[in-house]
Amino acid sequence: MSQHRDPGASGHTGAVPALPDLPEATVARLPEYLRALHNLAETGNDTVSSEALATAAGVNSAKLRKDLSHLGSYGTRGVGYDVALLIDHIEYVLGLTQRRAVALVGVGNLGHALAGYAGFASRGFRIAALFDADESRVGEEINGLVVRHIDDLATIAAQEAIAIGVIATPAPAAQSVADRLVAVGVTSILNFAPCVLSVPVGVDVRKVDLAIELQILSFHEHRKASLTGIPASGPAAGLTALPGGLAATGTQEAVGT
Amino acid sequence: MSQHRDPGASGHTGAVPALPDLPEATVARLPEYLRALHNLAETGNDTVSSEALATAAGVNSAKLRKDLSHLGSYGTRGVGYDVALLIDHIEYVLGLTQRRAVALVGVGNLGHALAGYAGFASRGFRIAALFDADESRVGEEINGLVVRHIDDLATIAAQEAIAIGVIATPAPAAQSVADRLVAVGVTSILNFAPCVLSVPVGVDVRKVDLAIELQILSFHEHRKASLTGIPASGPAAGLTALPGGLAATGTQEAVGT
DNA sequence: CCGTGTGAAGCGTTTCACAGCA
DNA sequence: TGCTGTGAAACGCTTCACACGG
Repeated sequence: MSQHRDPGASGHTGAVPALPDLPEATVARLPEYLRALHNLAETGNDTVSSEALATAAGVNSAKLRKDLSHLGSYGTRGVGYDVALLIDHIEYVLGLTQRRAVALVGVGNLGHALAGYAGFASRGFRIAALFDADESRVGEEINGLVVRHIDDLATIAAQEAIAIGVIATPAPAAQSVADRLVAVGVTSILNFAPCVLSVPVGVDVRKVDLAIELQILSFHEHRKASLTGIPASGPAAGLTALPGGLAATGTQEAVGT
Repeated sequence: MSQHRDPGASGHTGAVPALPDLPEATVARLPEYLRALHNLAETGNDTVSSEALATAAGVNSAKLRKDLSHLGSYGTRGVGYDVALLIDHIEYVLGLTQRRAVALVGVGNLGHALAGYAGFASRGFRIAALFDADESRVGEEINGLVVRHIDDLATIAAQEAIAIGVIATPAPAAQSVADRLVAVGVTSILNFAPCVLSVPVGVDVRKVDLAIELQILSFHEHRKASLTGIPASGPAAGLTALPGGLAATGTQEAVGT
């Protein structure tokens, strides 16, 4: 029996849904499960075992079951999970039943690409406004949206009910942009600028730094190289000839905290 | 080359620059320390305390000291760390003393932006080749590099000594691209496609999924909303106005594993 | 009988508190 | 005296192993 929450999203007040406060590690994996579930649904599966879903999401099945159990999950022993039901439930928990409005600040090289990224729209978000501080960029139309000047942020934010701000400016401008976003009520920020942001408590910041990702890979390259320098007893040293067929999934680290 | 005692690491063969095998969490933070140190160096500091560096990198000082101690670090009690020395040391550990060649596959929306991203070049990497499967894109010049067909991967990889592959293709193409990269000897992959890659052991994959980052933020938005009781609120509701000037750093989660 | 759900053990990371050294 | 370096405690996450229910 598992009537726990109603994914109705009718958003009535009263007894506010006790959103379980999930372990951060679990939260970071739910979106991956969701993506895998959508794939399964598209290929006509209506139930899935923890084993199969775990494989599709790149984790082991014990971890997946523990994660889902935190949501008071809907599985059937001996059978598996109902795909459609689980999708609804995870989307509810992640707050994806409402399509949140995203403001993107900085339409330079990277920002331009983000503005055109279809994955945002297809996975629960709506890019509602684009901003830049550079007058020469203001007015430009990208993907059906006109770039506004950052000074118009307050006005637009109120109109569009911006829930999330994305910062894609150069590092020196990022803190100031963050301050402005916070000032207009934004409490979630995704930061692509290579710098640390200072924000009030209650505001969540996630950072994506592309160069850092490469540097982490570089470390492992460096280490692998220094190990193959020691011949003798290395297990599968140099990883030369691997089994031709489907190889096991190696080190696959995913972003998240 | 820096002479350093490696703590903990069992020195198999004595003379090899035995890289201490650092905790993954530490590895993921080193690049952030490095960035902060470069900023400090530029502003004329030649030493820095763990407290100051920690603040600049967005962590607490105990964590920073523990991280640096894993490298058998060079600090002076009562004084702090020598900025230039620490930069050299971290760059060495991360394997940034050689400028690694990166191959970027997929020059669509996102790939195009990555190809033009200055941060790669300025932080230790060289984009050495661009690839795409779409004939109509082959030949295009981006940032001084000509887009090659993916079938030329083997040839170019040998010429350029590609160390890292970046996948910026649509999801359905990603696994096949990963297989090709592995086939030509690439053992580090940064994957921007929203899918799980299967690779042989010994190959490192890091994944960056922009929609997932937003979905994680969405969860926290959802939860904050459910906690503040109800609805609403426009700007800055429930946000404690913080002490005038600099606000405390709130939840700042950084990408990494 | 099979696969979920879960207590409990195991492990890695963070935090604390202070010894040790310039 | 001030700040680094580090054992040890605390914490959270992962993995194991199996009871339980369809």
